[in-house]
Amino acid sequence: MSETKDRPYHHGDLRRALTDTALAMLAASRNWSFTLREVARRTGVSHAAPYKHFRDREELLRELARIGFVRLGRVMTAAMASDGPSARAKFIAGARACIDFALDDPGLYRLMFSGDADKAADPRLHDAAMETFGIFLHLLQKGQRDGSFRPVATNALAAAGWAQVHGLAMLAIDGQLLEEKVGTEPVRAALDVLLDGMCA
Amino acid sequence: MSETKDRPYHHGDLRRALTDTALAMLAASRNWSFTLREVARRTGVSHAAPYKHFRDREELLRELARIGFVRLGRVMTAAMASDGPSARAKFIAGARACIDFALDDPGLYRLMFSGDADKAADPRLHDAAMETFGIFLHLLQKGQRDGSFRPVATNALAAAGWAQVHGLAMLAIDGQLLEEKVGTEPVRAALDVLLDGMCA
DNA sequence: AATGAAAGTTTCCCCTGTAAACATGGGCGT
DNA sequence: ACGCCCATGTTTACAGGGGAAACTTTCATT
Repeated sequence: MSETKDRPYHHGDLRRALTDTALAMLAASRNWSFTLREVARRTGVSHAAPYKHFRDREELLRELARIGFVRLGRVMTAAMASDGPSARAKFIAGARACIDFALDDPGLYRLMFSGDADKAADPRLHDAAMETFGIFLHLLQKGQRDGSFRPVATNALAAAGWAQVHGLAMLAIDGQLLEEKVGTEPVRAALDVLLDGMCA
Repeated sequence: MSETKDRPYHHGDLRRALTDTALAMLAASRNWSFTLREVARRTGVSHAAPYKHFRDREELLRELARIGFVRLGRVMTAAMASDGPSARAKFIAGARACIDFALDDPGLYRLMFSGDADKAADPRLHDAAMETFGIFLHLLQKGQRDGSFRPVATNALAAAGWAQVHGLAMLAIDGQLLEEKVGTEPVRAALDVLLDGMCA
């Protein structure tokens, strides 16, 4: 963002600077059509410089998505840790954090789940996504052990929970939860419905 | 797809031909990067011809998404109608139909919920999406009236149900429901969890 | 038959992704 | 200290896409 003008020929950490710029641009404009050249321009380097750090445009996109998953994992973990001890409360806190994350940076969230960020093409991205997913899984496992959640297959709980949260986030981004008369707290209401099925 | 070679100067229904071609290409290749020019080529017209029928590339994309919602509505309605009388069974049938639709044509499904298909930019698209959503809403309303579903706010049920189905569809497309050890029937299992919370 | 709008085509411009060739300069072996 | 290598930049070049503008062909209408 803020570079000294007398930047030396070698940037120092251009890779990081590029991802920072890209993330900032992604966050700044809803529905941004990503162009590598614009990222390079705003970072203050030539349009070919990024190719020294990313094989192609998609590799940068995948890196952005990976960072997104790491960030999401952090905010979810933080939210779940700081909330009360009840597993149900933790789940709601984590879900809220995820949905808030999506609403706060729709471009990044969309990217994370778009075809452009192909998880099969980059193990690091795949792992980051799985690790974030794992946060939910661990909560559900612990909740099952202490009897908070029903003892059905943990994977069923995880799939249901993750799908619910992700689905709500996508619908929220699309504005489909607000404009139409969907109660005052559609997210909370929907989560309660699911939790009634999950809780013992 | 199959045109007579001596196609007259005026195509007759180029608009339809373009959408057909585009839909076919979308279905044919997972993760296709959409280009108007390629659609025009495969349709056998000049690359500028589409502009006589669509203001720009995005208008065509929105039309494709609209058609997608109409189709989705049809398969869901069909699935729900042909299944048993139980509201719960109907819900599962509809959800399955939606997820199968997504798996059958991931490109189209992704497009329908991507930022490229901006529902705020086209009332017809918006209405089509809302109408498909309404299918679920109606089922839930009826199910509440006959006591199948709990008498919580209908909108809460609808948001929960729609989010769940959509989330599962997205995860399924991403392959996140199959590769990791998520039971044999993750979809059914997840829906059952939700339905346990929805049903009376 | 004349004509004007609708629906195609050609041509043009600018932008993007990406490859190749060239430039710079910091760190290493000697 | 010197020189050289290589990572990391830059410039240049090219193909392909989106979209505007101007031209052309039909068809329907009078």
